[in-house]
Amino acid sequence: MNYWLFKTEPTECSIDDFANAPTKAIVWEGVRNYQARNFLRDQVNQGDQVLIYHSSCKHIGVAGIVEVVKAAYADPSQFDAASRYFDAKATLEQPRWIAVDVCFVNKLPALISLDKIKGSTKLTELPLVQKGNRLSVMPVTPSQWKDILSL
DNA sequence: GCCAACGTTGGC
DNA sequence: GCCAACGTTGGC
Repeated sequence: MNYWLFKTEPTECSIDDFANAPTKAIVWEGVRNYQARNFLRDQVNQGDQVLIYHSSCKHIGVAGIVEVVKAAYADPSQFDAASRYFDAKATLEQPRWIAVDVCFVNKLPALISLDKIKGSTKLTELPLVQKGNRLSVMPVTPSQWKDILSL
């Protein structure tokens, strides 16, 4: 089993959206970065655990945990002309983008802020805190997972 | 809203 | 395949 961190803008999809529908599989779509897509396609498996990270908002940080309930499949939004994620160059035969389904596990009692994560000497290797990193799907090692949650 | 850093596009 | 121009990300 692998660990991941997914970024999201809470106005778009927040941990509360999961908490309000705890048994519902939610489509994680709209990833439009090749490196992030490759993780989704090649390494994100059913059963993997995912930290939900709130970005571009007032309270930035890790807000909760979800679990992958369905592994890689073609992101439906790339075919939807009405979607902001529509991609005219994607075809059913040759989809470009990948989605997974995730389901609520828990909401953390308190947000683990980016400041705290940055302040941890154990987490300097985490892509999130590395300079210029813009990955919206990134791997988390088992020890990083433990260290983040212990904050 | 600013802006640094990065990714993507497209002409050559 | 280079690289300038442009677009996006995301913290501040």
